Amino acid sequence: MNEDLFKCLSDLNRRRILYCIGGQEMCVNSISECLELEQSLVSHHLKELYTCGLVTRERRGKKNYYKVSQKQVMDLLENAKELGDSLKVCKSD
Amino acid sequence: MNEDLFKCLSDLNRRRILYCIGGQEMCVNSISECLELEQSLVSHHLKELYTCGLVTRERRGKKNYYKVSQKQVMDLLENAKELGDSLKVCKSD
DNA sequence: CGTTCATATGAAGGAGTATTCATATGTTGT
DNA sequence: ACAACATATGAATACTCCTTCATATGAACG
Repeated sequence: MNEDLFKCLSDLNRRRILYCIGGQEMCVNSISECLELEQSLVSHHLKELYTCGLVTRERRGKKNYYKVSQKQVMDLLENAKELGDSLKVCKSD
Repeated sequence: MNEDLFKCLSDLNRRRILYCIGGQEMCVNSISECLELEQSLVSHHLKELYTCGLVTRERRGKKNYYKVSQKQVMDLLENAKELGDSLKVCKSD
């Protein structure tokens, strides 16, 4: 279990999970359905995201609710996306 | 060879290379010496950075000069670093 | 043209990581 | 206490990636 931010964000499914959660609060099941990923896979990934501090967790009843820990997390994803696009465009010149 | 930005940045040596180059322009040898990494390793990494568009390359004489393609690349690294620190701090609360 | 310097490339080994499956843990309601 | 639900965990497999070594390519220069 690593804590490297970039390593954690380098996995597409983990980024999809973050995007899926976005500003809300979601339980494992919902994420799993939303992304059509196995429950246990989502759980594994959430654990890594949690270890990195990218998401927080709160138990209410049977469910575990996850949310993105800081706005800056989504900002970073957004910045990276823009940069990525910009790099692609530059290469096609 | 992948083009995923996060994957590319997830490797520590590649990030070290980017930091090493910074605002300047550097040839493979200098980077290799500066970071104490094998020439061929640096070359492999530079290739990936190049594939992702994170660095540009210019041949002058025998040497290949690399530089970071956009200021935003270093900005992203900086943002990620800050976020990483912030996440660590929050966890120790 | 052959040698030297600078870098690139390919293959191979090894380390690390994602995914799946089976099962365990924990919670609620009866 | 038991059943049903929600999630977590561990082990095993498969896959990807980093690194190294050996060698190839390309440029300058005598």
